[in-house]
Amino acid sequence: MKTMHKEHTLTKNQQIIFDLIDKSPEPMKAYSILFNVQKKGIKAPLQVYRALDKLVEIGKIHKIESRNAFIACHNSSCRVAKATAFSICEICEKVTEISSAGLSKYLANFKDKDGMKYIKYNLEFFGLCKKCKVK
Amino acid sequence: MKTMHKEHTLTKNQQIIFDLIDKSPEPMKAYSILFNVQKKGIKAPLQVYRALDKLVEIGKIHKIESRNAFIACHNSSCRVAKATAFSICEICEKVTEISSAGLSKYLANFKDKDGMKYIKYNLEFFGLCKKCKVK
DNA sequence: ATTTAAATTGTTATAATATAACACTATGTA
DNA sequence: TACATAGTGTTATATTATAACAATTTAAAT
Repeated sequence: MKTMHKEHTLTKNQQIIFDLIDKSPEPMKAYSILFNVQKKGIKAPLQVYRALDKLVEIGKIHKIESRNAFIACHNSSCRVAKATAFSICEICEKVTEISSAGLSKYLANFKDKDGMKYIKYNLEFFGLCKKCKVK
Repeated sequence: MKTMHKEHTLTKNQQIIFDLIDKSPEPMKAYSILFNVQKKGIKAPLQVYRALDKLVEIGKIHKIESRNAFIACHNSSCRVAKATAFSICEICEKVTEISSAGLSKYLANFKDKDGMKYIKYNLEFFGLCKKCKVK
């Protein structure tokens, strides 16, 4: 019998919602997701939020807290949503997941004055993306 | 005539709401603020949200995005809410503003691959505070 | 002092985001 | 099989936030 870590098998609702978010070029909001999956039989907000909660928990998607929106994880090393960093353009709202070894190392090792050690963080950078900067 | 930067004079509503948040030992949510200031004549959500927006804009308070809650700024160098970092206990929900010169320097200088330079960031660390860790 | 622009206020209504509660079903494992 | 755990479907409701508009206050500039 194998002792490998089991890859998380998504349930039907989770898969439908993950696929939608994963295909989206921008973060999606819960009720926009709901609207888009109603034809597939997902009719109620709770069905969406439950799937989102699980997908966040297992690290397949991340929540952009300042925007109440969800984005698929494109950081392959990111098994659990414990260390996330994003850049957000304040004009076009483009959101990109940052994967910088230096940054994650720095933050993972950061200790505050009380010596409190953190198990998780979320960082959101705001600025102007290249396109919006030149306009 | 003086050329000093003008201290932002708060309006009545802004002052009432700032005082409340400033006295609170924990972050306050908008509708809890509303409930607490109704006896002072602030009756509607919009009055609260408008004051909150302004207070955030001028850096007197910060929004804890993951909690939809507001906390007074205790970082005296923080004139504008452009660079914020918090620690959040996942059990007792205690929130503390982190003021670490090293951290803010590191983040202020962080550039991503595209060379995008950020004008603002918000960082939320999650973990267990001292009290909750020993329980 | 008077005018003007900008910011703030008060108000009603409504939009957008998220969870409670409960009965039922599927799945994995002992 | 039986038991526990996780997921589903559903209705109702709670929580967070903004739209729109008229009135008022404030700051500053004539």
